Amino acid sequence: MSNLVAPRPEHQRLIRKLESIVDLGPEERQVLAEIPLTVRNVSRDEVIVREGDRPTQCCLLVDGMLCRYKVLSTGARQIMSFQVQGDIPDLQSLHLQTMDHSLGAVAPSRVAFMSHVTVRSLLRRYPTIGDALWRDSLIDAAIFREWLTGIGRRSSYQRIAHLMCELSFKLQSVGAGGREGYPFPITQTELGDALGLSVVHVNRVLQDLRRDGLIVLKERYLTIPDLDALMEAALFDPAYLHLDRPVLA
Amino acid sequence: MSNLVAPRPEHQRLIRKLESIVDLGPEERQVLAEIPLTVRNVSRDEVIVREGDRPTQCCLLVDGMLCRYKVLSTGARQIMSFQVQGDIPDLQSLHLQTMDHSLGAVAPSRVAFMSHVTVRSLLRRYPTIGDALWRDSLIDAAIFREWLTGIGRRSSYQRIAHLMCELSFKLQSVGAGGREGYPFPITQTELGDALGLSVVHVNRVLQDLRRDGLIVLKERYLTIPDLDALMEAALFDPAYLHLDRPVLA
DNA sequence: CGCATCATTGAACAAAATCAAGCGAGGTGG
DNA sequence: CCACCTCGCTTGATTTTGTTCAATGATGCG
Repeated sequence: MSNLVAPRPEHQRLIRKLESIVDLGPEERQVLAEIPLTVRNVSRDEVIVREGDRPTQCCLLVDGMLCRYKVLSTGARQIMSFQVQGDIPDLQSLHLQTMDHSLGAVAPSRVAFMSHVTVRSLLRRYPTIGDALWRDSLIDAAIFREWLTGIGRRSSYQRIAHLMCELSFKLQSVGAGGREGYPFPITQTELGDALGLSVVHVNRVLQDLRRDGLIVLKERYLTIPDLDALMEAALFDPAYLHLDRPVLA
Repeated sequence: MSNLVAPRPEHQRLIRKLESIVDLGPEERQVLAEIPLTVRNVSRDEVIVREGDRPTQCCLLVDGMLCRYKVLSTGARQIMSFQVQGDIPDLQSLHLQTMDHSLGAVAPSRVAFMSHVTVRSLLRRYPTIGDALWRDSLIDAAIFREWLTGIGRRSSYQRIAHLMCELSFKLQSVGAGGREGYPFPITQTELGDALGLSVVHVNRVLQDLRRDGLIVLKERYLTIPDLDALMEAALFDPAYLHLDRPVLA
């Protein structure tokens, strides 16, 4: 049996994340605490994985913020997710050889890589961890569905408010605060690329949100004076994040 | 050993689908051919699973067409996918207790239900089948990402053309033809709800597509005179469907 | 200091929604 | 059997939403 040293921060992030999804036993926690991780710092706008790549490892976000995006042949960019600490944005590369989108840093970040080989052997030996990861990728898909709904059918005002609520809940679920506000490195251009809006329009809607007292956004920090009010404005219902625990099979 | 009778059509659909994703061994094929299925016919517009439900079984589409959708509190509907034969649209219910969207029939359809218990025991005993299903749910997510990109950044003309290309490829991948055209039960209202457009606008864009000779759409049947031309108009690249085979782990 | 990035503003324009109405096919009840 | 009703499709007119173009601050950094 290995020494029960306190897991390093990057392992802590991983464990915390998986515990937000399923219940882990002590042995599983221990194994996760010892998984080989290669840690790296990335600067803002750095691309971590590129569309077309065939990764042999998965990327765990330890700190900072990442986003996934596609660039169309027209030059237009669509951001399809923002990732927070604990997220494994390219988990799908475990089963899908070729990246159909890119992964980049929206803020200076710290990421940790786990090789596919390691992860695969892990989830063969510990089915609970396998279930957690599968479940996580399904929640990922649920978030895409919600974004789809937002871009398709919500007003730009609701869309922006909705995104802010979502990030608040995601941060809360991994115990990183976020109820009263959180660091918000996303530029207005990026908001537009995520929500299918032009920068100009994003700017104007942000001003509306400020005017209505729903948000305070300055110096890369978002303050939410009243989350319930913001949720109401956004028609935000966190059900799609599936924060409830799964039933045991 | 059980008799090697030819699998019934509904089992055939399932096997064909999984074989479009991974390579199956004879034993796996045999097990799949014997999985207990409860077959049911559903009529158009019938709801099969409702948002908020907690299913205990998964739904395999044998024939027809289904769609997944959400209805917002404003009454607006967003369709987030169309399913073709072989698809298992609520596979995610295996790991996510509560449905975050509904599943309904866009055409009179034939569906087969497999209990979660059965599926879970199957994928414990046959990891390849488990991998196939996980991979399928990841491709599902990849399609959401592509839709997201479409609604966010593609013109309405491209969006409609793109959807038509996607269905063509999905049908081809399970050996159901579709290159020159296919049954197209989707109404213009539904197209609008899927692509974030109004019916009126869908109607006008369809006329543009017809005028440009890219499609012939009448009597619920879509004819594609030149798929390559349509793909070009849609800026369609099938990479996101991940039709290539996975590397063996 | 000079350059780059981000935020902001105004004005003109375009895309698509909304409103309103009519048409035709299929299904149904009297 | 046919009048009637509904649903899906189509068209025109109008309005809204959001884009594009253009320019100006503000901030930060080498």
